[in-house]
Amino acid sequence: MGVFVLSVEGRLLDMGALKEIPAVGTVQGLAFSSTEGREVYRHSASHILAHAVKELFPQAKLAIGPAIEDGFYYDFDIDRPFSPEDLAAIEKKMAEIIKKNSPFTRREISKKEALEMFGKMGEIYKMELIEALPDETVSLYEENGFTDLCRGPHVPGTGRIKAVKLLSVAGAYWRGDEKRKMLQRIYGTAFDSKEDLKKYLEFLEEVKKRDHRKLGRELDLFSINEEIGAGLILWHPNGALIRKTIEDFWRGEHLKTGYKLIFSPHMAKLDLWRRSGHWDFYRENMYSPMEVEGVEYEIKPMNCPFHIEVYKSSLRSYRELPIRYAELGTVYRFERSGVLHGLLRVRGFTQDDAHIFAREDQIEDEVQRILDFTLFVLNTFGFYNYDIYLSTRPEKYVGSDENWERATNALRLALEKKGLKYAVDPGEGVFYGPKIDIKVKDSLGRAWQCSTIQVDFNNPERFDVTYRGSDGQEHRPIMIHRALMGSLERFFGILIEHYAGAFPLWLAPAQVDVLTIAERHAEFALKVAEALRAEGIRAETNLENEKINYKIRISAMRKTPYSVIIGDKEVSEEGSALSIRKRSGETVGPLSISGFIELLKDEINSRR
RNA sequence: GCCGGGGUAGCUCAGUGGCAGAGCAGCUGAUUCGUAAUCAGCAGGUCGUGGGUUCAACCCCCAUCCCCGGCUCCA
Repeated sequence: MGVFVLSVEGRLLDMGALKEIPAVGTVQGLAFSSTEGREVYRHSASHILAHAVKELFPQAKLAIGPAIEDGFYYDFDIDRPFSPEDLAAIEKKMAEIIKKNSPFTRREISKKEALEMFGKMGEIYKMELIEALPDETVSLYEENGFTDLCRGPHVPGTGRIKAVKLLSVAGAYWRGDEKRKMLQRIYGTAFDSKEDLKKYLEFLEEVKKRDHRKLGRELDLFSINEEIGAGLILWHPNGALIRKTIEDFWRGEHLKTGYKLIFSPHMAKLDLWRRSGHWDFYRENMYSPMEVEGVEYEIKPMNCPFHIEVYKSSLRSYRELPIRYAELGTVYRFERSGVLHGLLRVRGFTQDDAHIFAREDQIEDEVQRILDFTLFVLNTFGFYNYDIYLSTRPEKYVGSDENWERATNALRLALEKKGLKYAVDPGEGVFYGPKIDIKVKDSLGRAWQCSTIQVDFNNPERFDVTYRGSDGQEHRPIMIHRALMGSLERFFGILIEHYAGAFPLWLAPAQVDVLTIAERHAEFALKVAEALRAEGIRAETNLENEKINYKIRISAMRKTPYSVIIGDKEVSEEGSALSIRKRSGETVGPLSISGFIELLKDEINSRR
C-alpha cells in the first residue's frame, strides 16, 4: 500500500507540502505500516467521524479526536446519548464522505480569526483549545465543507480511508477531568484494507472468548458474589488448586533464592499507618478504621510496615544484609465501584510481596538478582516478552536529591548490565523512591503490568530502621519493595486469558480424565485413576452412562490436558496399552500405565 | 464516583400493562455405545432489592445494590 504522508527530519507533513519543502534533509514517505503513518490515517478517520456526526447531529459540539493505540475516538458534547442505531447511521454517513474522496486542505489563520470563527459556530471546546495554543497562528483542515482545528497532517483525501468501523460509545470527561463536563465519546478503528480490519475484529472476538470472567465461570475457577460484596473473590476448588500450585512454586523458589518467608496480620493500629505515612498519602485507598476497646485499628492496604517491624525485632548487623522478607500478603484497598473488573481490579487481593533491607552499595547487585528472579518466574508462566519502564522522581517526593540520583542510577545500571531494553518514564516514580515496572505481553500481544521493583527511602527513615556497620556506628539501610506477579488475583486473571483457560499440565486443576465406554469398564477405570493419583497425578473419572463422544467433549470443554479411554481392549490388555488423547484432539501412545505416568511427570516437572 | 447500557431458571438468552418461556446444565428412566453433544420424561422462578402509580406491574415511575463498556484512578 502506498504512502500518504511525509516525514521530513522527523516532522510529519501533508503529501501536498512536497513542492514547498526546501531542499534540505531527507524526505520520507510514510504508509500505514509505520506507527506514524497509522496515526495520521486514523486521525483522518476521526475527522471523517466528526464530519458525519455534525451532518447528522448539527447541535453536537466538537471536542477532541485523536488516534489511539488500535484506532481513534472523537468526543462530542450532545444533549442525548448515541445509540447503537446512531452508530450505524454515522458509519453510513462516513462511507458517503469517504466515497466522495474530497481532499483534505490545510489553511493557517491567526488565533484571533480562529476564535472568532469557532465562536460563531458555538464550538466552545475548540475555543478553549485554541486559547491554550502557544503560537499566534493555528492550522485548520477542511474537506468537503467540514472544517476542524487540527495540527495535521492528514491523508490527501477522504477516499484514502479503506476500512473503518465504529466500535462503541462511552462517557469521557472533557480534558479527562472528572470535575468537568462528561462528553460522549465514539470509539472506532480504521485499517488500510478490509482484510486487516476483519482480522482486527476477529482479534476482538478472540479477546472476548478468552475473557477471564467468562472462562472463570465456565471452568468453575472463581466467582464474585453480590451477597459478599463487589471486588471480593471466591476461589472455587479448581481456581484454588491452581493458586495453591502457583503458591507452592513461589514459596519454593523464594527459599532457594535467599528469601525468608513471613506472615503478618490483616490489621494493625491506626498509629502504625500514621507512622508509615499511608494515612497521609494513601488514605483515599484505605477503609475507615474500626474501634477495638477504644483504640482505632485499620485493615491493611500494604504489607511493608509489618515487614519493617520484623526487621526491627532485633539488632541487625551489616553482615546480615541483605535481609529479604517475602510474604503472600493479603491487602484490602478501597477502589471506586466503577473501576472494579473481574480479577483484574478488586478490593481484596494477595500480593506476592517482598521487602529487602540492604546497604546502599548492595542495591545494584540486589536489583540485578531481582530482575533475574522476576524473569525466571514470568518465563515459567509462559511470558517471554516484556516492556520495561524505569520511573524517575515525581514532583512530590521525599528523600534527598542525592539519594534519588544514586538509587535511580543503581536501577539503570542493573537494567543495563542485564542487557534489558527499557524506557524511562519521567516523573512516574512513587513519592518514596524510583522504580522499575515490568509489563508482560500475553499470547495475544497485550501488555499487563505485573512486576514492580521500588526503592524506598521513606520508610527506613520514618520507622528509624538501622543496622550496625563495620565501623560500629548505626546506619540506615535502603529498603527495596518488590512484587513479581503483582497480585495473585490479577495474575490469575491474566493467566486465564493468556492460556485461554487451557492451563499447562502442571497448573491444570484436573490433569487426566479417565473415561469409560460402557459401565462394565468402570472398575478398571477406577484402578487406572487410582494408579495415577498414587503418583500425585490429578486424575478424575467419568463413569456416567453416556457415549464416549459425549465424555470426550465434556473433558475437552473442561480443558483437561489428557483423557484416557477405557474400553474392552484396555481392560483385556490390563493397561499395557492405554488409549490417550490430548485436549487438542491429538492422540498419544498407546502407552502402558507406567509409561504414561513417566510422560506426565516429565511434563509436570518441566512446567511446560 | 461520573456517563451510557443492563439484571428474567445454575448458565446463555427470548418475552408482554392481563396464566412466566427456550436451549444447555440438573434429576429419573431407557440405551451399553471406541475419540467433541443418544432418546424420552420430570423438576426448576418473590422476573436484583425496596417503595410508588394502576382493578391489575416482570413490564410504567422513584430509590437502591450489583454487573457490563468507557472516563478518572490503579496491583
